[in-house]
Order: sequence, then C-alpha cells, then structure tokens
Amino acid sequence: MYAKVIVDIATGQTNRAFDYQIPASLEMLARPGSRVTVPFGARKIQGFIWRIEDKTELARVKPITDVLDPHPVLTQELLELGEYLAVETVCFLITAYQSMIPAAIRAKPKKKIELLVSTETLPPVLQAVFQKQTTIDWKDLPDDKAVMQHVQEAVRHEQIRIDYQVKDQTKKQTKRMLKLHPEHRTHAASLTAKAKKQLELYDWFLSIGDEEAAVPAAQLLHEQTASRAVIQGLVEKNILMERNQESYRDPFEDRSFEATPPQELTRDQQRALDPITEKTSREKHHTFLLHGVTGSGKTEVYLQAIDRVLQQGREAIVLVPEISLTPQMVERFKGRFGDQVAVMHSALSRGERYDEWRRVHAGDAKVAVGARSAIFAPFKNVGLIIIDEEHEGSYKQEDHPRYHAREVAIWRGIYHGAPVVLGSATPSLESYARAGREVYQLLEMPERINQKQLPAIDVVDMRDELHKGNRSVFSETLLEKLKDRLEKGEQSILFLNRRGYSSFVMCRSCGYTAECPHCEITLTYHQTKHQLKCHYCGYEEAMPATCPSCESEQIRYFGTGTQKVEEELTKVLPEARIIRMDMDTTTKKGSHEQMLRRFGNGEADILLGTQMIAKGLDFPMITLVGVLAADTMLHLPDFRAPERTFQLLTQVSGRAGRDKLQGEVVIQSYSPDHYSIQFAKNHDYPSFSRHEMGQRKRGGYPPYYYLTMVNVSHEEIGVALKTAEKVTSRLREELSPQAKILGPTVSPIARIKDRYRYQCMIKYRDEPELTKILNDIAVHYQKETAQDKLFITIDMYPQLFL
DNA sequence: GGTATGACCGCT
DNA sequence: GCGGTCATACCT
Repeated sequence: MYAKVIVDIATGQTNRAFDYQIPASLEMLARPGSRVTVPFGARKIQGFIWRIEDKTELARVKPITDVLDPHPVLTQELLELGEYLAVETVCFLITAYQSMIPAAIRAKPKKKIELLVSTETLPPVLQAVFQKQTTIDWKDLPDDKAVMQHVQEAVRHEQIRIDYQVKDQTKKQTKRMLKLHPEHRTHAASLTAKAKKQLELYDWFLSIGDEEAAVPAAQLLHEQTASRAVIQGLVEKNILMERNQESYRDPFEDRSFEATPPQELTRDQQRALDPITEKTSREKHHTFLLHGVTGSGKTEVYLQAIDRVLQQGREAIVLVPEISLTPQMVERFKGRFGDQVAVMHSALSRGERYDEWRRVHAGDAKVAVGARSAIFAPFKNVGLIIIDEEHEGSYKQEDHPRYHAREVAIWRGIYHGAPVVLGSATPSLESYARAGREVYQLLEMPERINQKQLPAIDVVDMRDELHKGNRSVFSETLLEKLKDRLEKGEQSILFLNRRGYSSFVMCRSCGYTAECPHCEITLTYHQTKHQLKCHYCGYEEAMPATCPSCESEQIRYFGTGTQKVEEELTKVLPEARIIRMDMDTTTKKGSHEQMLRRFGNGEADILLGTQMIAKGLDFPMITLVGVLAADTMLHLPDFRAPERTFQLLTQVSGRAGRDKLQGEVVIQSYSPDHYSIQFAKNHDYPSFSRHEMGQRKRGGYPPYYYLTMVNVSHEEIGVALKTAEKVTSRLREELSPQAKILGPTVSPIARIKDRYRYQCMIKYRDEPELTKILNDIAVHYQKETAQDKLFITIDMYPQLFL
C-alpha cells in the first residue's frame, strides 16, 4: 500500500502529495488524516496522509518512518475541507491542515547530533563541543568553520550521527494511578504487623469494595496521608499496582458551575427555536440569521437547540468572538451541559488547549465552545453550528489561511446536514442582505425577555462642552449621572474606544511627529516603558526629551488612554471604586475573569475599559453606560467604519438595564448628527441598514459587490510597482468586463519593514474563474516569492484595508 | 524549509 | 587547481 503524503513544507513546489510506501508494521495505523514522519531528502519531516492507494507511478519510493498518533488527527471531512480552503483562500494545503490542529502537535522538527563512540576518540575540537553530553542540538553548535569541518569528518567516520527528531511541542499529561494487584490476597501475607502504615492503606483499598478501582497517587498522598514510601512498599510487595494513565488538563478544575436548568421560553424565543429544531431533527442544512436585540435571550435559544441535537447523539459547535471576554457564556454552557463542553480558546495554555481538543477528538466532549479556530473541531457527526455575534470582524483570520469562519461553518453544515445559526443584535450587512434575498432565513426577536425597554440613549455634543469651557473627558451630563448612580449604589460602565486613536507623539513647536524608520507609520507611545513603538515591525526607541527636528522641549504625546481617564475620574469622583480593564491590566492569565467577577460581586462602582468590555457582559446592577469618544473610528479610511460604529454603540448600550432596573446610556461625540450615532440612539437597526445599503450601493461595496485585495510588496519600489501593474493588467484581461479592477495604488501604509507596498482591489459580482486565476498568479510568482524578495498576499474577503 | 549541487570567483 | 560563496533544483 502507498500513502500520498502532504509534507510540512509550505512552498509552492511542495504543495502536492508525495508517495510513500506503507510498511507492513504500520498498515494498521496508517490511515488518511494520520500524522506521519517521512524521509524527505536528507531529512526527516512531518506530514499528513492525504490518501491511501494500492499503486504508485514512481519506480522507487521510500517508506513512511512512523505514524504519530493512534487515531488520525484529521477526519476525511477535514481533509476535504482543507482542499476547499486551499483553493478558496489561495494558500498551501499544508497551511490549511496545520491551522486545523492544536499548536501542541504542529510540526517543529529538530536537528540533533548524536555521539556514537566514546568522547576520547573524537578530535579535541569536538570533545570541547560535546563535553559530557551524548546528544546536542544542531543550533547549539558554535558557528565556526573548523568545528563544522570536524563535524562532517566525524559523520563520515561514523563517530557521530545527524538525527532528525519530530516531536510534539506539548506532552500529554499522565497521572500515576494505583489499584489492587490481581493477586493481592496471596501477597498480603508478606505484610507484617510492623508495617502499620502499609496495613492501614491496604485496608483502605479493601474498604472501597471495588477490586478494580484505580485511585490517583496524588489523592492518596493528600487525602489518605500515605507517604511515597508507604505506596512504594505496597507496590514492591505486589499488593498494589501502578500504571500511568493519560489525563486531560482541566482548565476549569478549581471551578464549579452552577447548574443552569432550561428556562421557559418567551414567544419570540419559541418562534426562533422551532424552525431550527425542525431542520436539526430532519438533519437538513439551512442557514439562519437570528436577529435579536441585546437582552432578547439568544443564548437560551442556542442552548435548547443544542440540547435537542445532543439527544440525537450528534454534536454542536458554538463560536463566540473571544471567549475570555465572556466568561459568563462559558458558565452558562458548562452549567447546562457539564463535562460535555470543551472550551477552545486562546486564553488557555497550549497544553490545556491541546487537551480540550483531544476531548473533542476522542468523543468525550460533544459541544465545542470557542473562538474562530474552534470551527475546525474534529467532530464526526455535527448536528448544529452556531456563530454568536456573527458580525464580528474577528471571525476572519488575518493570516494564512485567510478564511472566514462563517463560510467554513456553512461548508461543514452542508457536509453534515446541519443547520448554521448566525446570531447578532447587529447583523453584518452581508448577512442581513442575504436574509433579505432569502438565502438565509431571518429569525427575529425584537423584544427583551424581561419586557424591559431598551435603554434611553442621550447623545452629548462634545463641541458644546468645549464652548462651555469644559475641557475634561467627561461631559456635565455624564458626570451628573455617574454621581447619581454612585449615590444609589448602582453600577456604571465607561467605555473608551481606542481603535484608530492611539497615543502618538508630536512636537507642539514645529509639528514633527515620530515615525518608524522602517514603516510609513507613526510610532505609538507606551507609558509603561516610556518608549515609542511601531505596531507593525516592533521597532522601539526611547521617548525623546527634545524634538529631534527643532530641538524644542515642547514635544508631547497625544491621545487619551484608559489610564489617563482613570486618573481624571478619581479626581472628580474620589469616592468611586473603579476597575480598569485594558491590555495593560489583563495580561495575566485569569485576571480578566477575576476582574469581572469582582465587578459582578459589587466590589466596584465603575468598570472602565476598552473594546473588551463591549460585549456579552450581563450584570443586573449596571444602569448606566457611558461612551467617552463615540466617533474615534468613524473617520477611518474604511468603508465599514459607520457599520462598526453602529454595532459597537448598540452592543455597549445593551449592557445597561438588563435586569429589573431601567438602563440609561450617554454617548459623547464630536459628530453627534452622524447617521450611525443617530440610528444607534433610536435602536433602529432596519433604518441603519437601509441607509448604509444605499451608501454601499453608491460606492460599489459589499454586499453589492464582493471584494478581493491583492497586495504586492518589495524592497525596491520599482519592482513592487511593476509587479503590481503586471498582476493588475492580467486580472483585467482574464476577468469579465463586469469586474472592476482598481489600482494598482500605493497602500494606505506605503512601507512596512522596509518594503514598499502596492495594492489592487477587485470588485465583482460573479467571477467563477477568479480563484483559479489568483492561484495561477501565486504559482507564476512562486520563484520570486520563495526567495523572500517579493511578497504577494491575496485576501478574498478583506476586513481591514491597511 | 533545508540540503546537495554546480557555477563562478579570487587566489595560489 | 582549489576552497569559498552563492543561486538554484529537488525532495516520493
């Protein structure tokens, strides 16, 4: 038998299957989707078996070295999905497959040299290198010609051997388990009365009453106060037996989850649930758009739909934007489905993520809740896929493979005959338009479950505040309302939108702004280190004391950070207890969750934060939401800016008044009349959508046109431009006349890491040949891109335009 | 991505 | 004629 293997080398030349012979000893293990190690040239590398066939066209093939897992890591479905992704997103097959498995088992080959003879027989140079070790890492070798020569010599004389190891990056954890030896009764005779502790432990084991019961050694040490020596004694006497058992790391080990029984559904909820369960029970794919206002109880609909699917013996995938942002979501899922839930998320350690993935892979978990990549959960019988907050930009992966989780979800839904539910209070215009054309089925939940009104929204014109002489970040209105909540003992959220509003450095005297020497972008000021940093290449420099251009001392940083707001807040409301949540305060693992818990327990009056507090928080005591600068991202050069602003304002507003108390929202803005802000104020999604659709139609943007962005960059500006022109003219020739090809134009960021960037935008409605042409272009420039001189990136549904 | 290979160059 | 460097082809 022969295996067609996709090797772990992401280049154009190796983007195809290589044939290997399957040795008889591995025939049982080698299956499509198995991870394998194979010889490749002089090396040993990792790969995936793609297909198994009984013949090969090659005269001589090498055998597979090893199969790495007892069960294939990729299912037949995922193998096929990878092929689809590679074509649709223009990436290598191996890149698609690697993105489907946890980082812990992604290939990371190591080159080592192994000593075959005793040290003394080596030349002195190598003796010094090896010292007392028998194997050393290749990268630890001194970069020295003489040493290298000796190494080659020694390899020829078979004194040392070069060894390629392909190891997982994280080990499976094992637990030491102890149980009674099958013949413990016969051996028990050797226990004398002198071994008091051993007798005690033996008796304890007998008292369990189950001869087969295995107990973790750790438990014996803690709860039975048995010492290591006591256990060892019984093992040596063949009374106890020990064995290492693979175990899962449990990221929620020290947490218990309160059971959350199914709630009675409102009429809206029931009307949303019925069409979904109608499809799940018939195992039919269908895409639903669940449009429910904030607080309308979408999660309960998800939970009950999942429950039906589990009863059918099928599995469910739930995507959430970033789960650490919504610990409450995890609680509700764990509370309803307990251990059947696997949480897959970036805040977990690599080992924990691996183990949650393994629980899904082994069939021990039936519901996968996680961020974008959880869409690849290796289930075999998916019955339902849910994407919560479907409008979120984070469902699009911004590096290879540049997939959108929504499209992957629909692909898997069709494969399994499983419905896909897209849920949001503010659906993306793309999805809403598809629902309008009945490509998706629209389910509406226009009312909150508690019959509460949506919070009243007050838009404050900050220009007026300035005229009144108020130079603080808080308007009078907001400050008054904050004081009011403080007196009543109610809670407030203050939201500072920082996107497109970072702190930059400018000289007040000559207008100089600090820029990165490698990228055409302003440097960002970091208060913690008092440094200037480039967000694109990582370049850092110290904050200058005087202006490098005119030597004036009037060089200052601008922009408002949460830290500054906090300082000001403590000045005007000294008695308020404040929790600040941003990138700086939530870096430590679990700190995020802990802060939210403290806020939930009423240990603070005001929660101040950035994007991360905009979504999913559900605390009954929040009655006031303040948005400090609503329009910071309104004026970014991005056609989605108004949509993002509307979504964000609606989401944050939705945090207020979710329980018995009525909520209120204050939005501070310098452009209060902008339609995004006005429609958000009136909770009027349909009108916003209609208005924005008009704008998109005029501009030729999605959902009227699809977009694809091709970006070309090179160290030499001439080569970059020339190549971009060639690519553009080729697209003009080969696409239909209906397609609009814009460019090439200079990128909004004209230079990154010393490379000049040009881009070409394709606007189109129906171009079945497009992906083929783009793949051809990628192959055509393969040589240049392989040499790392020319970069061509192709992004099928770009979210960002920088 | 890493390695073997052969062309090319400068020095003997 | 030879060692060193560099671009390039190839890997089953």
